[in-house]
This record gives sequence, C-alpha cells and structure tokens, in this order.
Amino acid sequence: MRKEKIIVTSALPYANGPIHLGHLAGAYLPADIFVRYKRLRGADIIYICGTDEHGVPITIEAEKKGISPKDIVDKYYKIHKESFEKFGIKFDNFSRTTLKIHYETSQDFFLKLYEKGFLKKKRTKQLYCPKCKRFLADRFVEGICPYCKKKGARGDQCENCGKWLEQTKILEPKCKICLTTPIIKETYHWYIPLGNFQEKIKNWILSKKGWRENVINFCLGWFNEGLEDRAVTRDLEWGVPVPLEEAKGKVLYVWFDAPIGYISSTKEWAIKNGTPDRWKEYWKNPDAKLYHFIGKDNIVFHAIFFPIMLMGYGEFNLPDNVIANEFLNLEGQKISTSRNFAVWLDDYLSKFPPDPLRYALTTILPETRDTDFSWKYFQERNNSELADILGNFINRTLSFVKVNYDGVVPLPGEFNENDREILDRIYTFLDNSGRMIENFEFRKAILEVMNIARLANKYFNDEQPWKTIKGNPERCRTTIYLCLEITRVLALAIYSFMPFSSGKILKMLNLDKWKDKLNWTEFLNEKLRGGHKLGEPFILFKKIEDKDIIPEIKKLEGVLDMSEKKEEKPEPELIDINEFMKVDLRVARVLKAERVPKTDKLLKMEVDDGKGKRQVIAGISEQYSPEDMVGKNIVIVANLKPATIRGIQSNGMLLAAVSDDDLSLITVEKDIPAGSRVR
RNA sequence: GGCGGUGUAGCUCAGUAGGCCAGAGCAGCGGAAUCAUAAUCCGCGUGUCCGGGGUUCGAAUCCCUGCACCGCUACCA
Repeated sequence: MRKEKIIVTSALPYANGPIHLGHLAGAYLPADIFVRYKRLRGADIIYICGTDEHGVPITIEAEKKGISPKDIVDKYYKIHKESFEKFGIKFDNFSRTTLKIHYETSQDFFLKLYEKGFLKKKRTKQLYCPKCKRFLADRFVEGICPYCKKKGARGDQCENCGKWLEQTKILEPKCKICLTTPIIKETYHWYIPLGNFQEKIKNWILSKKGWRENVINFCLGWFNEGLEDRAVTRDLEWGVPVPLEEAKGKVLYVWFDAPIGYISSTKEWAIKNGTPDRWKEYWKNPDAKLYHFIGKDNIVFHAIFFPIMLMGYGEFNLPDNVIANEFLNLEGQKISTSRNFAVWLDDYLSKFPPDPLRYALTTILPETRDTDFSWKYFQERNNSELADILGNFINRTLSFVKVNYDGVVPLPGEFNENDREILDRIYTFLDNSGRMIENFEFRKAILEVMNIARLANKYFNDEQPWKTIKGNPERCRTTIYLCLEITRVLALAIYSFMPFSSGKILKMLNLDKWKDKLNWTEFLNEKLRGGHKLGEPFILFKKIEDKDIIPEIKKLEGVLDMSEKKEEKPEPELIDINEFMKVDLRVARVLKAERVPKTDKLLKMEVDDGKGKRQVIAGISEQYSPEDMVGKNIVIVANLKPATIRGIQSNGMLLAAVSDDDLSLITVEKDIPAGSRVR
C-alpha cells in the first residue's frame, strides 16, 4: 500500500505575546495528536507552523516600547519555539514570516495573481498622518461621525450610530497615536475580488464531507452577506514589499502573507532536509491531504480567503479539512490576553510537567462548543485519572514484578478464555481510539485510552495475583505477563496524547529502542518475551496538591481584582476651585419621567430648574422607575452643552453615585427651592 | 435594545437523517479487596433534558414563544 501523504498546519501564532491554554486547545494540541498518530500508523506526514510576524499591532507594540518590530518578533519567536518544544508540540518545521524564503514565496504568489489578472487596482483616498509619516489603519483614526455628528467614530465604523464609514469622511479626524490631524492623501491598492469566487468556493465547501458544522455554518454566514473586494496591500513599512515597481513603500496585507507562511515554512523544511523540491510533494500533489487546525476566529481565512488565493494561483491543493475549535474559557471566564487573564504556557511549564496539561486539555477540547478549564479540574484529572487509574495500574504491575519476579518478565502459561477476552477488548479500545483520532474526535479518543487502563485494573483485581502467586504460580505468571503486555500497549496508546509519559513507560519496560521510533503494527507484533529484564519502576504521575494550584488560582483572581480597580480609578487629577466653579450644579425638581423606549437604562425627565422646565435624559432606569422619580429633588449639571441621545435632546446631566452595579441618586437633604446652587 | 452563542445528573461534558426504559468521566454513597501513589474493584442516579405552547403515533433532538446566562455591540450624554 502506498503511504498516505499528509501535511498538517496549525495557525501561525502571532508574534506579539506568548502562547496560552486557549491557543493550545484550539490549534496546536489537537494537530499534534493527529500528526503523532498518523505517523505511528506509517503515514508520510509533516507538521508545519511558524510565527506570524507582520501586521500593524506588532509595529504599534514596538513603538510603545521604543524598540524595533524585529526585536519584538525575535523575542516571541524564541519563546514560542521553546514552549512548543517543551510541551511536546513537535513541528517538522517552525518557521517565521520574516525569512527571505517567505518574502519570495509571498511575492511570487502576489505576482502570479497579478499576472493572471485576478487583482484589481483601485485608487482610494486615505488618511495620512504627517507626524507619524504613515497612512492610518482604520482603527487608528478617530473623529466625529458625519451622520450623527458624534465623537468617537473610528475609521471603519461609528461607535454611536453603528454606520459603516469611510475613514476619509470622518469629521475632525485625529491620529490615535499622536493626535495629529491627518491629511487626506490619494493612494492605491490591489484587491482580490472575492465575490467573483463566491459561487465556486461555496460549492467547494458544500461538497466537503466530514467538515465540522461550525466551519460550514460560519462560511454560509459570510456567503449570505456576500463576499466583497478585499485589499491585499497596505501602505506600511513593516511587511513583505509588494513586488511591483509602481508599489514602492507598500507591503502585502498580513492576512495575505500569513497563510502563505504555511507554504514557505514547508519550503524551508525541504531545504533543511537537503531535498529542496520536496515541498511540492505535499502542496502540489493531488494525492496529498492538507489539514488546517485553527481556532474559530480564523475560519474565514482558512476556509474562504486562503482557498480562493490557492484557486487563483492554481497548481496548489486546497485544504481537505479545516478543523476549527471553539474557545476555551478559564475558570468560567473568557481568556483575555490584554488583561493578562490567562495561563501562559511558558509559565505553566516552569511549574508542572507537560503531559498532565496535555491530558486535561484533551478531555475538554472545545470541539463542539466553548468549554471551561479550571485549575481544580486540572488537578482532578491528574490525580484521579492519570495518577490513580493509569499510573497506578502500571505501578502496581511493575512493583509486583520487581518484588516477586526480580524485575524479569515471567513466562506465561496458556491464556484462558478470560485472558483472551481481556486482550481482545484492550485492542478494541486501542483501535477505537485510533479511529476517533482520524475523525478528529480527540475527546472520545482519549476516553477510550483510559478505558484500557480501567479494564486493566479490573483484570488485575479479578485475577488476584497476590493470592495466586501462592496457590497457582502459573496462573499468576500469566496474569502478570498479560498486565505487562497491557502496560506495553498503553505506551503506544498514550503516545499521541502524552508522548513524554509514553517514553517513560518504555523506559520502565526497558524497551528504549522504540523511543521516538514507535510504529503501530511492528510494535504490537513484537510481544514481550519471558525472561526480558525490565527497567526500574518509578511513579509516572505525581499527585498535584492543593498547595500547588492555589497560587495559580489566586493569581487569576488577582488579575480580575486588578482590572476591576483599574476601571474604577482613572487617576484623579487635582483641579483648582475656579475650575470646579465652572460647573453649574443646581437643584431641580422632577416633574415628569418616562422610559425611553427600546433602551435598557434611559429615562426621559422633565425637571424644574428654578427658571423653567428642561428635559434631561439619564441612564438610571435599572434602579429607578419613572414613578420613583417624579417629585424628587435632584442635582443636575445645569450648564452642560445639550446633547442628543437616541435622538432625544438632553439639557443637563443628573448626578448619581455609581458603584459596580448599583447606582444611587444624589438628592438634597431638606426641601430647598428648585434652582438652588450646589457647591 | 441589536447580533451571535449557550442552557442535559453535584462538576466537566456527549447525545440532530426525531423512536431501544436519556448517557460518559469525575465527584458522592454502600460494600469487597489489600499487589499498588489510602490507589483499585463491585453496586447505587424517579435527572421538570431551562419554562410554555405546537407539529408528530412518538422530540432533549423540528417550529413558535418566554426566561436565564455568556460574548460582541449600542446606550449609560
């Protein structure tokens, strides 16, 4: 049989921050399990990844820190690479998008699409910051919305009315970085007319079997909206230069060059191996399979944009499956990089071994929906499953051999019916597990693996070798031999999920020759022989104590507390009395009050400010009903510029004390005429 | 308020071409055993499948509606 040829990719991690648990569960761990398994089964498979090192966020980050983008990406490339290695994510190549080979590959891609006439050149007017000396990306422009005249409009969308904007239409635009007023400058970019490919790509996706529902649905959503032209170039310095004379100072947009990173990383791998053309065997060979493992935020790029690019180029294989995972939550909350609410891989690895996390995460991979990781859960999986069930079985077996057979595999007698049945069931679990991995059902697969250990414990118990060793030594030898065989099978079964522990079992069995050379069929065929001297047994999984995880839990709680406090206190600054006196605070009596329809909190009130009536809007109706308000003496800011909220004019602001989720009105203690000054 | 998601045993989650008396792991309870990291093995769940309607011979699974929670978003001038 010809070897299956497969190339697997995991989303390129962005090089502006370390890896956390969510990334692992989404893209790296499942892919690694899959690759390890297929390799066991003899597939010709390569696992490709690398860091994504372009894009605006990195340049911003660099500016903030006063260093170059290169410094940032160098730093994170190193961190990523090391963490992945320590965690056992075993890429065949871990490249980076700042390498020459990537520049060449991306430029070739662009040129090909250009020459085939797929790219549209369009002139546009864009905002340019003279101080920063660059064109401003949409989200770095802020100004006043031309439609609702409100502040806070960003380059792409008005925060207030939700309208989609062209950044050049914004009134009083400001560069978000330096607050300089940008000028409008004409520029031009190349676009991929995605719409032209819509029918083709849609039919292609619908023809796919075995794709996850979340991926299909997500794409259908995009098709409903209709695909539009998408710019593939940017006016930036940091990135892959557009390879055209007329495009000086322009680079490829990061989403264009990032997926090409899969290809350039494969090329780099081929060169490193001294077979520079071999990358084509995976990318341009119709018999080879291509699988992308990603998080759900990346679906559109891998299931729509990148395939369209590949289609446009021609010659390349399209992905056979895009395996997208949902998100992993942490202690019931969303992981947040910016708030530092996350478990960082490098940090984890400085305290715990990799396999327990690989195990715990695999049991809760967000395959069909968001799932939740907690330290308590992690501890429980480790202690009551890895240590108690799996580790304990191996330990009781090996200890028994050490004590009673001097660490030598006993010669078994004839297998009885039960022995044969047990073995049969063990192999069934093993096969099931494999089949499930092929279907990308990793959670089910690891459950099957644990079933092997569960059944093994039962067998040990039922056979009572500690008794038969006295009354029926042959039965005992057979039992123990079989337990050793199961231990050996376990080394194979857990390999894809927990490679480090697999290696340890092999070592204890003195089967080191298989280390990193496991092959499913051959390994299963080479049974243990009586008389084989085993290695020294040791504890496979140590228990994780409360004291080990409590600091981790505390740390996360601390992060939450911190971020709450931060929001509360935006650093009060001292002002003088004159400044305060500018604020005209007055007592006002509420005459009428009613809810503003279709809002959660807005209350419209008519108040008497001493001189007359005025209308005031306030967001208090979660705490106060209209009836509560009528007749109350409240305090308002009387000299505030009028504003329009939800189309209703508000002439003044009502004062209230605000805490996290409660709100208390400021009123006056005695009856005092409306219009009295508050100071 | 808008968009999207979720709501199944104490916990984490399975479970759609609608149909065996609704499941797994862990936790818990009772018992057995003592080789083993006080580990293991056996036994034990009448769960309003969020509520209410409807379609159907039959729905956790389809439709409508309500509620709750989560995320994004708007509003909280």
